[in-house]
Amino acid sequence: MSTDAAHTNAKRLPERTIERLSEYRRMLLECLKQGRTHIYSHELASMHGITAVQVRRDLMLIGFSSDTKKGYDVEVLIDFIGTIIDSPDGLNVGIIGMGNLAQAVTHYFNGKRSKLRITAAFDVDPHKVGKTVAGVPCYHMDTFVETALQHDIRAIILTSPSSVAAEMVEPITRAGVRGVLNFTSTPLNFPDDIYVEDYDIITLLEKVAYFSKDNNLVPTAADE
Amino acid sequence: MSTDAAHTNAKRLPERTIERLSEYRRMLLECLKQGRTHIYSHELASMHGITAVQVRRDLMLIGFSSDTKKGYDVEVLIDFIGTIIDSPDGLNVGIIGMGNLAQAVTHYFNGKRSKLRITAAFDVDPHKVGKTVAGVPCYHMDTFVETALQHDIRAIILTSPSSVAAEMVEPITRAGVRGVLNFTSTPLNFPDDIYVEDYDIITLLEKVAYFSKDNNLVPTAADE
DNA sequence: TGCCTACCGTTAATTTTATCACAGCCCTAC
DNA sequence: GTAGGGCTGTGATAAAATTAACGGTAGGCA
Repeated sequence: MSTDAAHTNAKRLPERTIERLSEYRRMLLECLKQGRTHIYSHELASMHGITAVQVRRDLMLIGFSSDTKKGYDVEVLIDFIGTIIDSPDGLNVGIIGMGNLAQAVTHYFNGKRSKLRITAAFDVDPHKVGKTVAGVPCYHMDTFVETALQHDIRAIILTSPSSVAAEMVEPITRAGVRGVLNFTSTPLNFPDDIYVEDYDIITLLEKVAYFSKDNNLVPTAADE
Repeated sequence: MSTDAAHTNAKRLPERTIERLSEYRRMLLECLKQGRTHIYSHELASMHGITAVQVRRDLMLIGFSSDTKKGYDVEVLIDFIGTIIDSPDGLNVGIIGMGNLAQAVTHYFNGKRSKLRITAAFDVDPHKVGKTVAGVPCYHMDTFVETALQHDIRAIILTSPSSVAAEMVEPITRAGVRGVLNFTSTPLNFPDDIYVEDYDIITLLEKVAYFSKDNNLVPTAADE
C-alpha cells in the first residue's frame, strides 16, 4: 500500500543481482569477441566463482529464458541484460574532481561498450578547468548546476577530496541528479530519492586486511 | 571439525559489519579531531544513514560495551575497533600496476591513521620501475614473488590492466598473499584460502545508473 | 533521595538473499 | 524412434542480514 507501483506485481531486483548482471554481460561480451555463440549456466558460473543456480536464478528474476537446451545464446542474453540495466537512450554521467582517480575511471570507460557516457568533469583547479582531461571537458565547479542541467546529467561520480564532499550535496541535489557513486570517505546525506553508492577504498582495503588475518573470529559464549 | 578454532565458541563477523566498523572508526577519528569525547549510537547512526540498532548490534557483535550511559567514549571505541579489525603488528600491502588508480589509492592513504602500509608497488613500465611513485618504491613485476616475500606482503591491491590480470594469480598465490582487492574487471580464480574482494568500477557505475532510472522494477506475475 | 527519561544490550521476529532439490524437457546416441 | 543424460526453471529450504521489541540501568532533575 505504500509503494507507488502497488497495483502492479512489480518487484525491485536485488542489488547483488544487478551487480552480477553487469558482470555477466561483460563476460559475455568477452565470449562473443572470441566467437562463442552459446554458453551454459555452469560455465558462466565458474567464470565468476559462483554456482550455476545463482546464475539461473538471476536470469529468472529478470524474466530471461532460453529457447534451447544448448545453453544461453550469448548475443541474445547480452541484449536482454541491456534491456534491464541500461536506460534506453543511455545515461549521462558527470564526474566531480578530476584527479588521479577520476582519470583512472574515465580511462576505464574507453573502449567499453556501455550506454553510460561521462560527458562532463568538474574541478576547481584552474589548470584543468577549460581543458579536456582524459577526453572529457572540464568545467569549474562553480558552474556545476547549470552545466549539469545543460548536459542532462543523471548520475555523478564523486571523487573530490573528502574534506569538501559535504559541500557537494546541495548542488548535486539541485541539479536533479538521481544517483551518486561516492568515492569519498565522507558519508553523505542525500534525499531518499537519490540513490547513493558509498565506495570507500580504505574501507575495502581494511576489509580485505581483516579477512586476510589468520584470526578473524570473535569469541562468543567462551569465557577465560 | 574443519575450523582450526572449533573447540572455542567463536564466530565469524558478518562482512557488512566489518565494513561498517571501518566506517565508524573513520567517523570517530573525525569526531575526535573535533574535540568530541562521547557519542551516542543514534548520532553515529545518522551520520552513516543507518539506524541506531544497527550500530549497537555491530558493537555487540564485537563485544564492545560502554561503561556509561552518556554515549560511547570516542577514543576507547576507536581503540576497541582497532583490536578487532587491525592486525596487531600492522599489515603490509603491495600494489600491482602503478597507474592513475594506484596512485589515487596510495594518496588516499597519506595522512590516514591505519595499520595498513603500502610498502611496495609493481609495474612493468621502465619509467616507473626503480623509482618511488607516490611515496612507494616501484619494482618490476618480474621480481614480484621474491620482493613480496622480502617485504612480507600479505595483501595485494590489483590495478593492472584487465587483460593481464589472469597472469597475476599464479605469482600472487606463490608469494603467500592472503587477501586480494581486485579492481580489475576480470574475475580471478584464486585458491579458496585467499580472500578476494572484486570491485569493478564499471559494475558499480552500472549499478548506480540502474537505480538512477525511474523504472527499475521488473514485472512478476503480472501479464499483459 | 527517588522518580523519569533516554540510552544501551540483547533476544526474537522479519525480511532479504542464497542454496538445495527436483520436475520437465530438449538433445544426443544408438 | 526411443531411452538416457544433462541442462533449465522454479518451489522449497536454509542462511544471512536487518529490524523490531523490551528489560535494565545510569543520569538528570525536582
